[in-house]
Amino acid sequence: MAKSPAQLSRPTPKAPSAAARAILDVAEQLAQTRGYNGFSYADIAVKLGVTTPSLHYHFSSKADLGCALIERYREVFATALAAIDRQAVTPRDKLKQYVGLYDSVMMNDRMCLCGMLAAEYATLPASMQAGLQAFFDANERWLTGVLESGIRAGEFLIKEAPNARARVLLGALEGAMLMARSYGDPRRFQVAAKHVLADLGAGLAPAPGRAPKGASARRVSTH
Amino acid sequence: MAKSPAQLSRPTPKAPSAAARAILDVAEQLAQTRGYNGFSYADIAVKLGVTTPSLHYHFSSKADLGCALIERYREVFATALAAIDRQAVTPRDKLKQYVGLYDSVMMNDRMCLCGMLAAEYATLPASMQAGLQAFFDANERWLTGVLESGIRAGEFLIKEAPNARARVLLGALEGAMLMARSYGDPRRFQVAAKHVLADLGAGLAPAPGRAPKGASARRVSTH
DNA sequence: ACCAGTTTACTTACTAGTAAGTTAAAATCA
DNA sequence: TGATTTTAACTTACTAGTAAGTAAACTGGT
Repeated sequence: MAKSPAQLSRPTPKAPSAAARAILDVAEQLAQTRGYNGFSYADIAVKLGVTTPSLHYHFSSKADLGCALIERYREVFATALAAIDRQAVTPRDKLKQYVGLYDSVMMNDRMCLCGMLAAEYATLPASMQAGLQAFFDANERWLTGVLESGIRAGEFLIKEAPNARARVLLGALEGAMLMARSYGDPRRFQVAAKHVLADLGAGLAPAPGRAPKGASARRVSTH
Repeated sequence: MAKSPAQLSRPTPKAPSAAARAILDVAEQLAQTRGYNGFSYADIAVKLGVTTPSLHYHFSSKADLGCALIERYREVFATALAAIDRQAVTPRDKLKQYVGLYDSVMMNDRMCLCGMLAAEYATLPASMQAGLQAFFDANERWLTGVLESGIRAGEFLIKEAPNARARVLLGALEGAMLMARSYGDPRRFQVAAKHVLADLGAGLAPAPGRAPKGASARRVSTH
């Protein structure tokens, strides 16, 4: 009955097995709807029809699971942003598809994982706090780049620094999701997002006059 | 995930005693920094140097306490908005003071109570969910009114309906708080808020040309 | 002697996490 | 090849700690 003083916790293998992926899927859904403090290992176990120690086998601590959650979310997002960079023609199209990313999250009755965790920031393990900032930083950098090229192309008309505008944009989208969820109405997000994007270009309307060639391009459309 | 044993709870007296107010103060601080699921009766009791059953005497359940928290927050906010309506001259001044309200919350290292609770929405008791929406509705109504009179005065230049813009505004401010807190930097909020306000009037700069008489009025200052 | 406000002492339920044993399949070897 | 050893992926059974909430006894003021 003695307890091992330095139990070397399994470092949670880099390549996630199918079981680990299933756990992450359920945990992600719970975290995005209820928050990190709003679910337990028991909740995940029940949904998967397994026991909680089985979860501990794959993710030795909840902090461990939380970090993996953020990590994967960030990777998926990075991949999506790279896809947008490849597909979309104009900066405005890129932003529209970026908003589409969030919109599909909303349509799944979820909140952005990191927006959710941001609210719980003060209660999170340090390792998760760091991951959160990394996610936001990556988004901010990508948005800043899109805004800069949009300004150069004469597509956007903003007064402040692109970097500052990127932060406003990100915050406004996260906030819009937060509010929309409190009313159980994803359309609130869609409307808000439309206006937030419109603020970027008093210069040009969505698809009018001297819009470039492939103007009103394809949508992301995940609903 | 808790359960509800349907115990007939004491209705929690309408007129809050000094003790009840002290409990609300501590609970509010905890809720605004850690969230509703991020604190317990024990946390409050320790901070006040009393025992948890003493808290139950004043607020028979945590849901009860949560409702009282929202209720009081809404009242304080309503009073502050009425004060702004009395003090501020122009709609733009009103909005600046409105932002000042949030700013003082930020400077106290807190998040807006209802923004915080909005993230936890799915885990909240129904009574609290209703209170939350009432808070947001009240803010939306007030903002809509200010925007409408600002438009009439030629101070704001917005394309969408004032009501829709009010929602965008509220969401953007809540989101900006959320993000700023993840970086432990209230200035992020201040900068974002400035830009969000600037979006309302490409028409007029902060205090230039034909600005009315008592332009840059007094602040609210709650810190 | 009453009573608001409090305490002590407790219950029930859930939390993350651990220890040790089980099974099925893959890897290793004679 | 077949026997055996490993190992991944669990399970059952438990720990220590914390959650909200309750009952009943106590305390000080009027």
